[in-house]
Amino acid sequence: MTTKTVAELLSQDITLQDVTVKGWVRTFRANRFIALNDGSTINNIQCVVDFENFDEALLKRITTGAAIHIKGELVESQGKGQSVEIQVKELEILGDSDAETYPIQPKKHTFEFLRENAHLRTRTNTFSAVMRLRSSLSFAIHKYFNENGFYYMHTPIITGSDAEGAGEMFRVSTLDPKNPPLTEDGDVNYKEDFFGKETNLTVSGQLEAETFAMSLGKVYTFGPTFRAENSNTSRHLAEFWMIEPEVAFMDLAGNMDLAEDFLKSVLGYVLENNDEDLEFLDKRLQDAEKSLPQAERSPMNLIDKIKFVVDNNFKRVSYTEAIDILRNCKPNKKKKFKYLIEEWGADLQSEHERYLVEKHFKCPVILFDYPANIKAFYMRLNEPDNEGRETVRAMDILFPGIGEMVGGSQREERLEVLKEKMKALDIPEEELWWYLDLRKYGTAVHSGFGLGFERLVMFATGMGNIRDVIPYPRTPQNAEF
RNA sequence: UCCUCAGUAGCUCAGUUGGUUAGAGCAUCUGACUGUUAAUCAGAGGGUCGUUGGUUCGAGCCCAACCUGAGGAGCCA
Repeated sequence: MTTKTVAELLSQDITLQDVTVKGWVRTFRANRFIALNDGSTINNIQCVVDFENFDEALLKRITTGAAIHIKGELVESQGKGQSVEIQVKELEILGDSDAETYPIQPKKHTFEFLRENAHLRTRTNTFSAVMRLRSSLSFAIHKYFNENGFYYMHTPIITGSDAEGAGEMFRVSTLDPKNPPLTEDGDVNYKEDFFGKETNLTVSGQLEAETFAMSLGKVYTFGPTFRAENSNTSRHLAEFWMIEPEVAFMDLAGNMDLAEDFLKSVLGYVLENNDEDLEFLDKRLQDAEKSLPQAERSPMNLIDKIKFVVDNNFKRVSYTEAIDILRNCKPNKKKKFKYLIEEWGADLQSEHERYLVEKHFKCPVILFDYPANIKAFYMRLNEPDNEGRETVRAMDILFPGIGEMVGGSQREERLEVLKEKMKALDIPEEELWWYLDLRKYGTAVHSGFGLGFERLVMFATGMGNIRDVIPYPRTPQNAEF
């Protein structure tokens, strides 16, 4: 008799057959009912023990968290909470769980407490559902790109260029920190380091992805990236996973189409394939919001919110239009914004993005054509407008509650323009000689975007803190596990 | 990094203008009960009040510094 998963047993309609199942005890009620979970589904299977027929010492060992092996008969349940249950014939304790010290009690815990017990938090309904959704979303991402003719590219994690311009980096070195070799000037001599130069953990695979786009056409990366920023927010991690497609011969409009289609596709996938987990998370969120004042509750529940994104077009607004809307909006005129919008050229703050997405448009918004001087060097420069203002072909996709979900651009393909930009920003050409080569030999229009995977998981699960959608979060002052 | 709030039993929290022996629910343990659904009933054990220093006859409570966490901001994905 092969062992079946709880998911298999619950999906089967065949009762009155002998089954065997292994899992962890969630609760043991009335010395008779074991709620057993093995991670295959959010649902538990109820295992009924006739305690009269079992040794009392054995029953004492059926504690929350214990791993057990059950053989019995799958029968229709006499109780109300479930349709089938297992009438237990044999019961073996595979691994005891000391009830006095096991931290996961059958009660509500705060997410902060569970974060400190991250190695056990996936024994809870919420975190097992979140991690199953995370897995499912990962698969949906690969599926989408695979079905659309993209190649999956592995960009290096250790990088020799520090000109990616996306934030502070973690240094990678094998030098003795107490006694590093020095140059004549007294600086650390990285020529003696493992790679013979300064190296860091990557902050983005984009530049390398561009090299593959300019040969393989359509590529994407999906891997870990690292930022040594001292960011202490519910939306930032020092180690996070990023998805970065890069496509040759595609302009900014095509880039927006791709990003929108991609998001709708992967969210549509989990709606179809993770309905039970989503329903659980939906209920969890509604319960959690019951304690909030009416004004702070979400206008839509989780599943409706995901459906809304899948079914509706994202609103596309140029930076210039957005500034007009913001300049004339109530909070700006009544000086409710912390940073008032006065001039074209101002960078948009979180409060402005939130207003546009959550108050004005009430749907995902794609902002494009940003002022050139607030964006990265590699973005394609537009012709100046009739007022002489310079913009670049950048786009950000803003989601309600999450903020920036996607950041992308058409890349500058003109060698001379790119060189000028780098010069203005003091980026040495020697550093990115290979990147410039792409513009020297067979240059072409190309575009791509970056999407923080954990932000997507947050949106799809309704979790409010990014530390709760990654197995072992790395944040300033925290690298436990 | 900045602003605000918090840290009291294993967990979630209460603790009055500073005053004797710091409380509750859940969890745990013991017993009872046994078709339960966060089972129920009775009883018991469980505390260096984040750390260090200070004020005071006396500090969980007041002051200072530090540590940790949360929310928001900045940076960004």
